Amino acid sequence: MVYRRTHQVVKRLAARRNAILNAARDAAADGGMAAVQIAPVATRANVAAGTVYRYFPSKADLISELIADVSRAELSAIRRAADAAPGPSSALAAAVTTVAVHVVSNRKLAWGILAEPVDVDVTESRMASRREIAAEMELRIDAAMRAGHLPTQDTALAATALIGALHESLVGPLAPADLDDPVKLRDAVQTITLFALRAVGVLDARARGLVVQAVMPALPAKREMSALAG
Amino acid sequence: MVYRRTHQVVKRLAARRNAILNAARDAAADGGMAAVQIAPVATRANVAAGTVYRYFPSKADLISELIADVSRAELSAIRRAADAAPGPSSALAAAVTTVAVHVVSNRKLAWGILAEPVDVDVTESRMASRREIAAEMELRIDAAMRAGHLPTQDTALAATALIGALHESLVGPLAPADLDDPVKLRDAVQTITLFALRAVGVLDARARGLVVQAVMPALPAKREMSALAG
DNA sequence: TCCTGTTTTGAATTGTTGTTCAGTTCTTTC
DNA sequence: GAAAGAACTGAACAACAATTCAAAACAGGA
Repeated sequence: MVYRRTHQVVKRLAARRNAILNAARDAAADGGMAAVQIAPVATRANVAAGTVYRYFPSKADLISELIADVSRAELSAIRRAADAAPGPSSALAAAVTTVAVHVVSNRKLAWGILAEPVDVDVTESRMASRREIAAEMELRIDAAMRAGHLPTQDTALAATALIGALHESLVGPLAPADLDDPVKLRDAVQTITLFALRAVGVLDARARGLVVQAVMPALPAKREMSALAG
Repeated sequence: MVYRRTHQVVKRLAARRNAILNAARDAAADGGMAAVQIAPVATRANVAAGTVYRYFPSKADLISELIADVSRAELSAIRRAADAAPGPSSALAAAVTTVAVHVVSNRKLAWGILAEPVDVDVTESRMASRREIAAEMELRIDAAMRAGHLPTQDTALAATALIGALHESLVGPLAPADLDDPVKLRDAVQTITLFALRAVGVLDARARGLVVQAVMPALPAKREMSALAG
């Protein structure tokens, strides 16, 4: 064997794989999942179509990894926000707000990851993604419930319903169209967080306070909003 | 012109059109939207593939009409249930319960109509469908709000979020798998109705009462459940 | 430099379904 | 029963994008 993968090559391969995934993500953020086609993604990543297949067995695998990637980031953001909160109710509020801010900040990508029709089967990976996020939410609901801040309830169903409410109202086809305006975005995030907290049984008065605490740190200052939206 | 459409023929044409639509609906209820392909649908309707195109310009139109049809039925069921309720809060509870019962009773079809990926563009008709149902929900929320039973809120966002919560928790990929069991189904409907009412700001104690009132008449007796599920 | 094995290329292939259309069958009227 | 028009048939077509693969370019070691 006169050829061995040197460290340099390994790094280049990893970088290329990453470039392809990023190209896929950019394509999805730009034009939705419909725009994630092998040829265009390859072009974006500066490789030929065939090369994509040396890194991903099929388009389904590519998109599945894309979904997993985005979900991973989402999940860690939720955990970070919730863990930083002073108590279980605050943590729940922070988790909800985090999801809300994330999805409104990149609606096209979120819609693509969550629900947009794709020509290959990505049910598995979408389910896994949803399941992870739902599990985290459930954990937070459960914690608040055990702390006596919420009435006894089916936490699994509640978590799923919460996520559905967030997605449908913020990235679904009926979502308000004016969420690019930071003020409207802030209002929407507040409204939906309040809605979510009430839904699991936080009393309205208390919920309003939690919303203020959760939304303030979650939303960056105005000047940063546009960067975040891009 | 030695040929004119006689009444009999008009009726036969209408019947055939209907047969095709029904075949499409059956296919969707059986195997989801993926199963709604021209050739299989034609077979189910006892016509040739080409014939479908004498009734529907394209597959997109066929599916759009299917969606519109199902939504129409859904909407009128919601109105009927809500109008029969004694007051605005009860009406809202009835509306929520109606949606819940309908979607769990035929999950595959509901999923197909609402969110399952389709290879043709049916965004418009799905949006229209969602919009109509959301508008009706909004109306009911608004009525309860004006009656002083709910806190002031963004009714449009609340309506959308409610629908999202219902769909995701009952027909989404994370929906509980055991909803064929009538008892579990009843529990799920109760839970989600309670969740929804709390979300818009009905106090927990009052909400529980409304749930009982709404769920009792909405769910048929046990012996009828299986028929309803088919 | 040359040999060996790896990676890349991109044009050709493949597979899948919606859609078309020339020929056939059916309906109505005289 | 024959003519005229409408409706139906189903095999052929078209379009589109994922996937393949033979040839070319490249990287490592002697």
